[in-house]
Amino acid sequence: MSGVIPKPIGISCHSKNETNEDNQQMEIPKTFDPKSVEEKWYAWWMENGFFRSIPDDREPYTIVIPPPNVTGVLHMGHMLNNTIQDVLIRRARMQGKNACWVPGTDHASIATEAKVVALLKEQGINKKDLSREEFLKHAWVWKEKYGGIILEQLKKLGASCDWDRTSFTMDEQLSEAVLDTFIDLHKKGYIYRGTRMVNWDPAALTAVSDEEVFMKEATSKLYYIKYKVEGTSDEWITIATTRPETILGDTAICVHPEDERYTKLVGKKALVPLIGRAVTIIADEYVDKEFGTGALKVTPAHDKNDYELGKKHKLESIDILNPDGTMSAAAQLYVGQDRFHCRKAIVKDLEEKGHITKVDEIKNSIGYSERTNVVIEPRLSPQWFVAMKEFSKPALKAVVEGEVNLIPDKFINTYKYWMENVQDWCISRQLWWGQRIPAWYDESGNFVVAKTEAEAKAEFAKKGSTGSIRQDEDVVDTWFSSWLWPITVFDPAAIRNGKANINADLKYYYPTNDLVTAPEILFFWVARMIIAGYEYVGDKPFSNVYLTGIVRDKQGRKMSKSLGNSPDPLGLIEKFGADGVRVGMLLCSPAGNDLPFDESMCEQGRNFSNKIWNAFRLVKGWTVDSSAAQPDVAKAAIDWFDAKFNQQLAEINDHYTKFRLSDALMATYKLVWDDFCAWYLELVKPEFVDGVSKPIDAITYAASAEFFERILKILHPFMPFISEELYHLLAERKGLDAMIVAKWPEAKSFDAKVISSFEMAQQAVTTIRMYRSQKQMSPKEVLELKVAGNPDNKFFPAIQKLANISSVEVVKENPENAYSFNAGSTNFFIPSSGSINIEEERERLEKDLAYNKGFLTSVQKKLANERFVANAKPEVIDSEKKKMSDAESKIKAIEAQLANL
RNA sequence: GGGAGCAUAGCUCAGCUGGUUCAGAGCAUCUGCCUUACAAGCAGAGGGUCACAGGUUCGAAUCCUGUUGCUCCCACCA
Repeated sequence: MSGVIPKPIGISCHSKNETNEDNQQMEIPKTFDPKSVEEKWYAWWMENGFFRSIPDDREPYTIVIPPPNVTGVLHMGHMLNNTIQDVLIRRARMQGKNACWVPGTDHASIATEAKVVALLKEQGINKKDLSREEFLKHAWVWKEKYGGIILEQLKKLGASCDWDRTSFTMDEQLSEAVLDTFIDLHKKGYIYRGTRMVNWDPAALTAVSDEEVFMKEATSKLYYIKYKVEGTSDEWITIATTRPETILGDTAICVHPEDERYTKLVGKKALVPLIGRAVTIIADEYVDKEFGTGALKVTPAHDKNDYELGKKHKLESIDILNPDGTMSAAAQLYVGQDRFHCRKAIVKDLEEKGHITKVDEIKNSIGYSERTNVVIEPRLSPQWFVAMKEFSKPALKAVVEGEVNLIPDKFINTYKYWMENVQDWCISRQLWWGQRIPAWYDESGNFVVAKTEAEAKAEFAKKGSTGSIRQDEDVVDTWFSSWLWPITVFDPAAIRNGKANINADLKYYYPTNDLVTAPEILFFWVARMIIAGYEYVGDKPFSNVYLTGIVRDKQGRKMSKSLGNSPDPLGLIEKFGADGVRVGMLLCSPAGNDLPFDESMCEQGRNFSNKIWNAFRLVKGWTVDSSAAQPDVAKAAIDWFDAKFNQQLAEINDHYTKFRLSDALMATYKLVWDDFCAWYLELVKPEFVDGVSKPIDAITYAASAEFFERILKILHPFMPFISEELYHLLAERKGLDAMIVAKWPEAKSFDAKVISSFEMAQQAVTTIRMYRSQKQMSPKEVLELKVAGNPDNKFFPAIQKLANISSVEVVKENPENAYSFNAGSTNFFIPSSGSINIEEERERLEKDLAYNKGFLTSVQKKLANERFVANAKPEVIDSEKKKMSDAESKIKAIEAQLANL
């Protein structure tokens, strides 16, 4: 622990009472340099344990990170996702909550195993030549060496995770929890073993879940192949298929029962070309009479629908493929050839023998493995499943009833649909990297589920089986471990100890508050976490799920490594600063919307950092004169900004509550850039006389510094580094007084009249500036200003200062020969030294008059409409009445001006 | 094939349960400024029949129906 606050870089730190030296401006660089600042503060936050969370009596605020693949490197999606989490966690921390953000990585069995296999191959080692133990040793070495780079990268972004809690889904304890879960669910009857048609990845040699298969549109050849009807000399039945090699596994031909073309053939047999196997011609309504020839070949071992047909008609199933996608002995021909080679070969042979009658081109979709990008093969194999139908019900209910909120809520529909049609979950994977399935087989193939070999033996012994036993070779699906993540990161023993005995951490942090993740994994991760949460803790794992969009390039393509269209996130941080990149990403990305990313967004963020930096340079350059009187303009400015700040803060808070982070950021941005910098600072800025800044009075200085501090606080969740740096540059801080734990400002009540009154002044200033620019007058040229009637004069000094007005004079009579305009409902006049163009003025005023008269008639018409008055709400009618009286007075004013010309 | 969602300035998006000082913001564009915090800036300005066609209503960007276009999810006719 070091309580020493790092020294600000590049500038000397003056206390506010110190006199300004002429060259001080020179000491502060003109632009903000993020790099050194970022390293310095991140290290300091770490050293002093600001990210650390331990249960105490504060309200917890918890986020568990969606664990990135341990093999992963930071990409733009992670940047967006983790920036959002950091914004939420930092604000919660400032609100005085015990903020806990748990980081970690996922072992990602298929992805990681593929990487390790590839690396071993480079070293000339073939996985097949290794034992399981040897392979795993290599894998762990790899993991220790290269894994988790991504977490280091997150630090560069400013992620304020509690790194002491870093978890890995294959940590010993977390793995044990996976086994506990498997055993428990098996005991409860949810987990079963069965032979099913699964998505087989012939490259990774494993089953993958439906979610890991992506479909690609393709143009395929549809081959028409004729089969001879058995016992005839020249009667044929023609089928159509895109996969001619699978005819070797045919066990039937199926036609529609009402298809007259084929009724007489049903029940007869046809001969599979080349091999001459006789298969029965059956009838089933599943067949589409219109497609192809209306006759379908049935290959139960290699097609999901055929498999179902096979079950229904009790057909034999012939598996003609080896696990690696080559033809098996059962195919009889082409044995050992790859499936795609075989396809070419068999087409050639069929053509030669005259079996191909036609070839069409059709569009269809083909499933590819998300992991290895090879064509998925439907394959029959024994696998482990979780029965989902009953099990998932609480998770459906939780979302539908709003126990768990999806943000944006448009995803509820999709979620509901999926959960209502949920399929059993195939959880076994034919891999080594992962939690090995705790099932054991005896010599006759019976199995028991048990945590250890000894327990398994004991189980078998009870059944009277005493021979040698072996453990299932497979591991569980990665999601079968990550669905426990919100539980096991806090209490890995929760599953075996049971709901009643969960530890203090889990009790304190669970349910977590918000989960920030991508919609793609809503089903296979989010939904399953909810299921596990209710099953094992009896409560939801989180209250809100913030779904981010996909980061795309300018052309709307998904950013991917293969396209090479993803900018290097660390390069962006290098170029624009972490704060700049964070702001850039968040400015235009409401929840659930895709983010078409462009570097210019980060540029805007960088510019914003710079703006804040320069505001600081201004304030820091002021010399305080404690004997100076506070000017009226400064006093008014302080009143206004205080009101404005509170008004905007309430809005910002509201945006946060609704998870509208880009809106919260935009409101913050405008408050800082427009209200604070462009208006407030300009108003209180001391005058320059003879090239030297006059000193500022103590009251105004103190107020400005305090405002600056408030500004920094609301900036901090978005821009942690610059806000921490300036917090320390603005004043000397002692001990662990830091921005990261500063108190989030309270939104106090404010006087709305001050704000509207200042709006009048702003309007006046803008109009006068426009007047100057139209007259091609220099801003330096001083003008006079007259005001008619009995105006609100609180902000006249403000107008005077910002519009370069020598004096604002209140007059009874409208002055002649003057440019006149309205701001609010006040009439202003700029007396003209020369002659004004009367025609031009008249035209301008008449246009204004016409608009207001038109507006008035429309309001009057509405108010005269009986049905409007009868049907509209009273407040609507009141506001219409107010509009009418406002318009009337405006019209009167313009008319007076016109009369004056 | 089934379902969901979207369509508002050049771009990215606000616009809550219908009410013309709501047609808005940021960026980009244009004009004028190197004004001692900031040219990564300052001061101004222009830009949209709210996809199209109907309908409900005193009143529609906002509700309903249809059309067109786009996106996503689910299924997969071999």
